[in-house]
Amino acid sequence: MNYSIRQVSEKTSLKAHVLRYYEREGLLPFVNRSVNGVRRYSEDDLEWLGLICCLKNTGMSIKQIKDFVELSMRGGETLKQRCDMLREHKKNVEKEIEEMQKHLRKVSHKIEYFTGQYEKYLAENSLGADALPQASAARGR
Amino acid sequence: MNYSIRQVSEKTSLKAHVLRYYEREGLLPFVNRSVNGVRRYSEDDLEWLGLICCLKNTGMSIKQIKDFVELSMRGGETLKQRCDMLREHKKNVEKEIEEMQKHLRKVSHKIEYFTGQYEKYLAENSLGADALPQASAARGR
DNA sequence: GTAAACCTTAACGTCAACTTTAAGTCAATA
DNA sequence: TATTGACTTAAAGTTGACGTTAAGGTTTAC
Repeated sequence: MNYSIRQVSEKTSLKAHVLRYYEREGLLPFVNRSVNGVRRYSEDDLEWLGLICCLKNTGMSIKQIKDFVELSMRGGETLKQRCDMLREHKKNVEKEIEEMQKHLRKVSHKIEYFTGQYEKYLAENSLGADALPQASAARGR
Repeated sequence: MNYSIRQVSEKTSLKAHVLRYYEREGLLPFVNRSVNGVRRYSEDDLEWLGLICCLKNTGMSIKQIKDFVELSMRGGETLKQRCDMLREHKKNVEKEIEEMQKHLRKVSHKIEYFTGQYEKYLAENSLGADALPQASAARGR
């Protein structure tokens, strides 16, 4: 059983031209063709694409994925290197997530601050409607 | 007390040309200049820049930050809108982090799989060193 | 048998977020 | 006084990851 580029596009939600682009960039160097040069994707290809999407979705660049693919093409002797690469990638993503969460806490503080400012603004405007805000208040700081 | 672009660059770890770029894009529409047109950043500007970095670090685009800044310039009447915007942003980032963690679990599975493949490879090569890997094994699948 | 609906490649376009370059102003120093 | 170094602007270049278009080949429905 094999699939046309359209079918793979639907399965993976990657546009056909993106699949061709990935192939050109060396991410899929083993897709078979029919006599007329039409791409025919195997089940194996789909699984492989799954791993590629996995790496893409966690922010690995096309170039890095290409390096990974090239290692894979060299066979079992590169298995350790590939494991290391994935573990390194995982570590980086985890660190990135932690950073993100740290920054998000700061955003949360800002939200609290702005919410307080807003309540203050409401109180001021219900007490004295003609009170003009100061320059710094106008900026919402 | 105020700061030169170089000092701000050092404080924020944003390159001087990035600070100028942000200003051009409308992220800092209130930086004062000396008689000679040299930028002089105030403490307030630094704090403002802190918020901008906060939003940038959580993945908000320059354009969105600009929208936020424009709201801020319009004063207290936009405080609610700004609160909503920040809360929405926070929600999006939290969702993004969850997605990331989901994808990362898939990467973890792949690592386990590859680690298993590697152990298998080691066992095979210590038992019969002249055993050639099959095509699928060569790809590391 | 011909038009629609597929597929192919090559090459050029786009977008965000910088980055670099070129050309100039100004203050301090050798 | 001359030059060094930090600043200024406008404009062009870069990068990554696509997206779009042009020009054409093949298969299928009518």
